[in-house]
Amino acid sequence: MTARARVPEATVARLPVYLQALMRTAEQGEATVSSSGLAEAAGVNSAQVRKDLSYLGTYGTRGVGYPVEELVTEISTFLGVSDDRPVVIVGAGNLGTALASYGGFHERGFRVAAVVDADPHKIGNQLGGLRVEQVDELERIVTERDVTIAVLATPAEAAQSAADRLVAAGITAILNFAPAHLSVPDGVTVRRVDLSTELQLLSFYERSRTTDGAAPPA
Amino acid sequence: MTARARVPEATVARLPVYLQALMRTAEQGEATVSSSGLAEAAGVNSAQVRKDLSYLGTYGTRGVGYPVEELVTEISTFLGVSDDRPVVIVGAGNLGTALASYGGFHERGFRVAAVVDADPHKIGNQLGGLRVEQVDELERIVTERDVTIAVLATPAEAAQSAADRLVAAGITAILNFAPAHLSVPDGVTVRRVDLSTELQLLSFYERSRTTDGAAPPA
DNA sequence: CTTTGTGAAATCCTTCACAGCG
DNA sequence: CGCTGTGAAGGATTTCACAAAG
Repeated sequence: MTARARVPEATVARLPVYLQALMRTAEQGEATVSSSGLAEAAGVNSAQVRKDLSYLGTYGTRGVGYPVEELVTEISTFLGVSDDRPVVIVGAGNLGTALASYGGFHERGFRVAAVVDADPHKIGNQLGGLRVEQVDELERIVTERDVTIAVLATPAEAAQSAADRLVAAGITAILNFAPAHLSVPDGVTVRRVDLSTELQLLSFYERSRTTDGAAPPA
Repeated sequence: MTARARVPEATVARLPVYLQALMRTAEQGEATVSSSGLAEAAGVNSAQVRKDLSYLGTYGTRGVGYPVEELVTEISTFLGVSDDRPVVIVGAGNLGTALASYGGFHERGFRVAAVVDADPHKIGNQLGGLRVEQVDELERIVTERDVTIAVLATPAEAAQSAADRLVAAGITAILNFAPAHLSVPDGVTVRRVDLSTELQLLSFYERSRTTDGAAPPA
């Protein structure tokens, strides 16, 4: 079916992982990939791959597998990352600098449109081909460059006020690296990435491995 | 009950978030917190908070709430992050540098014990009070400083071989920032954090918000 | 009267297993 | 014969709703 009705959230969360694995597969010149091949590259079960892909309405060929290029296109389109989407980075500290200098965004569908900071001392610094701009310029930047996605890389104390500013400027999606919970109005999506949280979970699973046989997260 | 039998994985994944919210609450001088207060600070449902905490065998007081300090201690102990745990960072590029300079690990139970890199040009650089060391020193570092957790911040191409090296040196938990799936032997736990994946998911949820009413992830 | 702790219901997700197609 | 597509089974997780405790 060309159904494409409701794609479960858990499936959506795996699509970027498939996408990345497929892009590596494509680089290696493979034209098709089986569900079990993709499963191994992504670290999941092959039945899961088939079910996930079936939600997209994408068809493989029985006895053969899935066409790699086609899948890449289809997943990219579904996720909305088929064109480069501009992103603004807020905070030119260590992390903001690292993100701005990261060259890998382009092939994943994003482009750093601007880096802003509140600290006057940092304004004008060159970062990966960009000049750090005043945080007060946010509204202009967002409007002029048509940005809707922001990456928040400020200290925790500054995170909420920066988020308020972003929302006021018209941002509707925030990737939050600050270890703080953000309150935002309905209509704004926030995802959080917290390094310490990840380390704590890792630490827990490591310990429980050695003591009893607790199952790690896939 | 002081049961503490099987704590569901989904609960474990939320504990670091609670822990962080509780530490902020403690800083503000609050001695107790209600399930709904904690729920709001962590961005989840209050029934969920109660059920999660009940798995730890922790008891609140009906009509009052949970004792903040006690909860902090109990969750920290459960996660195994009550003492500072040493971590080695592999890769002194932009991201590795940012992580090494990040001052917030200490209060979350971790300490950067070493930073290593394969590039001879980077050896000796000072990073947040540490000197970048040769990747060949890994085995010695891991043994001498009793490190079991590694943060992998190399380019994707180098990730698998770095992981192999880490495993050989005795590391049993890896936080992988490289956009690649790692193959490791049983007994080694890997968690993956991929910035592009997060952006792609954010992008999807943002778009589906504006078109239909798809539910974002909490 | 407020807030916890928890069975039970409802929902969501994964895995199995196999029919059916190429 | 290999591999996809998918009902159905089995788990896991979330939410409800309320009795019981302070």
